[in-house]
Amino acid sequence: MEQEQIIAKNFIQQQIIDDLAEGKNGGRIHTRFPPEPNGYLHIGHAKSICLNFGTARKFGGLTNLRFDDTNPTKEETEYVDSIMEDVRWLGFDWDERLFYASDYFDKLYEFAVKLIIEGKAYVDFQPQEVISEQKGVPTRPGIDSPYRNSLPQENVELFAKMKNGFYNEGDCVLRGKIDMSSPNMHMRDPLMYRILKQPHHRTGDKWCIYPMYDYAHGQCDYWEGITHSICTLEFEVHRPLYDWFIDQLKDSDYRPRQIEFSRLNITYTVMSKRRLLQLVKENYVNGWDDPRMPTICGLRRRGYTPESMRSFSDMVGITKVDGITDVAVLEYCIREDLNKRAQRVMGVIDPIKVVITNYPEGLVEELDAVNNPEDESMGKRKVPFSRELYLEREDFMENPTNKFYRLSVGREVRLRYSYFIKCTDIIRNGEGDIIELHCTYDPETKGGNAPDGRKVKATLHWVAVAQAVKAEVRLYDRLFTDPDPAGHKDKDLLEFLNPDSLKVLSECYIEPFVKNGKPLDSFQFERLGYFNIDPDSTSNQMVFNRIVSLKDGFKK
RNA sequence: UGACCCGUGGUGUAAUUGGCAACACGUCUGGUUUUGGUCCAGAAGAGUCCAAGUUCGAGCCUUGGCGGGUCAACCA
Repeated sequence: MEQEQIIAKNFIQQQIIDDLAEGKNGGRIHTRFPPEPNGYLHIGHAKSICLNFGTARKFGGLTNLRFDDTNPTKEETEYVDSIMEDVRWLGFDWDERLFYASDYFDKLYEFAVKLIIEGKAYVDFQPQEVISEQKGVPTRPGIDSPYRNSLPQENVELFAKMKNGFYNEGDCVLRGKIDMSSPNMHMRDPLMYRILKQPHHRTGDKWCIYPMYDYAHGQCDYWEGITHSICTLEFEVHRPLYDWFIDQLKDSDYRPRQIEFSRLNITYTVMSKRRLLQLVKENYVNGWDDPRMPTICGLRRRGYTPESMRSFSDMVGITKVDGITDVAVLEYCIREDLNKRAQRVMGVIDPIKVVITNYPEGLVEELDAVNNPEDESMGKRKVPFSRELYLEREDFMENPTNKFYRLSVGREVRLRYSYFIKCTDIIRNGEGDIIELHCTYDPETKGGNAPDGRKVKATLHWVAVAQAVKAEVRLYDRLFTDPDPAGHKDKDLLEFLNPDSLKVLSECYIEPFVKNGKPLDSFQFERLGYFNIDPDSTSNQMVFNRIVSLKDGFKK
């Protein structure tokens, strides 16, 4: 297939097509996904994963997984493991191309020495506040450090002493010698190395100086042969510095190129590691994998599938526009996926007991039910029916409004896959609350159709009392009540926390079929929504999460 | 009040070299239906931030505004 015939889906792909047309980098396409292992991945990372792996795949290129582990104070192996799990779960593979920025510590050191010798870097012994002060502000140029013009030979020795642990944290740093009057703050003699006497999760105590992001990232890209280094918009102003280091390093026509796109935002949630960490640490949620979290592990536990996350990623697209995507798009993606694949089952989450007074006591019929009307190959199952049932409390209304066409006294409805029933009596307790309904059934309507052709307006789900599995069901709502909780400069996002984001229903009854399920298996509870089995589930206490409700066309 | 980036229906994105602003989500109708789901048919909703300019013709090009974002961590 000719490259020219590939249609760009976004500006990055267009850029790649142009680069290919110009014959850049020998026609290679190589991307990388470079997380810092300092937390769990969220759906914004999923977008980046899909972008990097998906784009490379489209153009016959490769993608590396690289852990950007240049700050030992924040990074842990636990995070490395979870990130690899999440990338694989999403359906992508880096094959043998697993790298760490720490793999390059030696080369980065050598390159720094070279820059020092060339008079392009120097050791600065001023305190942090002074360096910061000298950098100035964006609207005014900075001033030179007194160490700026010290001799390269001295600096080589000083840098070696830094490396050998002669100095303490904060005593000195290595800075690039670029342009103290640049309008771009990142070019005002940026820090390349700082002293951190901290063990590193991979290099242990071999190093006590660590490269800064800006000094490490482009070089790692270069050494890995990355052609397109895709990152988010906030790195845009870093690009001149990225290019500056590459200019000092490159020795051929090959050069990696940084391209920025806008990060993902979704309504009614937050998408920054810092804020997510706060929610976890301060116990507003139950951990990183709380089903309300936009983390990949949270969404996975919630019941989102890799397919749904990938199609979501496709739908939101790639641009440089700062926006906020309606969470309804995400919900659409999981409904669309599960509608095709989810096993149907009946479950009553807010039960009211119903007695079919003219149905024989002790009789249990096994009725046929379709497993998935969207997929005949999924076959059928048997559902037990008997005299005592649970129905959804919401499906009965004592004084029905004219838009309500479910059950009420004197009205006939169909019980899915079984019989037509008619409500005859309401049973109340001492306080007058409705505790039970009495109905009669029409034996002629077995299977759900009346021989005389009469119709009913509603079909309700139900379960048989004796055979039902009692379960806990957790209902989730959006974490915040504001569409853009982090978007108010004057208000803290905690003010918008939704107090009802989790509702636990402990007395729910599900048809026995679900007993065969394993954690994370998902079902459609007919008429209610999609649910999956939570890992908290045990053999005597099943626990379900509501992934998402069904679209509800009922207008009250 | 420095530099850089971004402004297209409610939301997210499209629109070969300038050529009738398209798609998806959402919303609303109607049809089908043993899930008020799915599916099918249809509708409303922007004239592309504003203003000038170039042009037969501008969402695309030019200039100037306006609005939003990013940058002044020994974080990434």
